[in-house]
Amino acid sequence: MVFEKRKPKLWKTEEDRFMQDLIKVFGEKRWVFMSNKLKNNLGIVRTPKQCRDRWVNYLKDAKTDPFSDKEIKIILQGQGKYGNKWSKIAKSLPGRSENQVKNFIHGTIRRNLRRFNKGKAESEKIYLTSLNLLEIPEIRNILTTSKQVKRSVLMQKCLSSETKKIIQSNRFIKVQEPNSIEISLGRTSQIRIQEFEDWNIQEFEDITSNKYFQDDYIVYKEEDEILILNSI
DNA sequence: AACCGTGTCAACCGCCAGATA
DNA sequence: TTATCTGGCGGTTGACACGGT
Repeated sequence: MVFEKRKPKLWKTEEDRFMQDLIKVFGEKRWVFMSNKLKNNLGIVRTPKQCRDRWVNYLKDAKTDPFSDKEIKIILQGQGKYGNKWSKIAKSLPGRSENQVKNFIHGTIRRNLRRFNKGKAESEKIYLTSLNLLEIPEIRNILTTSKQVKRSVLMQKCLSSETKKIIQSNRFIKVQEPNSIEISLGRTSQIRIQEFEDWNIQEFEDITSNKYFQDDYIVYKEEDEILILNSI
């Protein structure tokens, strides 16, 4: 598999100011127009999509201080109520963008996953196959733990056998035939799985070990089924 | 001081639905 | 009716700062 590295191109103050001025006059819907103006007036190439992203994710809502306890509560309640509807949750937080809300949740989950998994045996670890896992109260409790809680607290926690059963049953991705993979997990996995199209599934059938690492994934082979997990 | 792991954030990307030609 | 365009949205990634060892 060959993935091209993408290189983020940071926005300059000059670009931001130019776009803010344009939006004041023409409103925040004409992204093709904005893109053309940037190119013609400043000689900078930004796609309409990039212009919109910059405005929506950064310029529109300018609050950059850390989330307050109250805001964190609103985000977590919102996630529980609406799921991963970040734009909807962000609407309840004046001055905050959907990107900020999304980054906060992903950062929190990532941090807690690492802390919880640290030093645990494979069978005890949580692998985030989908944010749907947050629907399991015990997992939700662990993965939304506040930053202030010491890492040792999470490291000492263990999952109940009931929860372990639930998440293990969710891990399976069944291989029907060489080029057809059926997934019953969340949207994330369905997208990511397309990256496996180039993989030679037969290759996994031949492996002697039942565990195999590739890029950010861990692949297990269990009888006639293959398990693919994100190894975040 | 150097290295490494972790956390944060801006930017990029792909999919989808609605609008428009 | 169909194809293409555009904007909205959510997931992912890369760069960088920071703290611990």
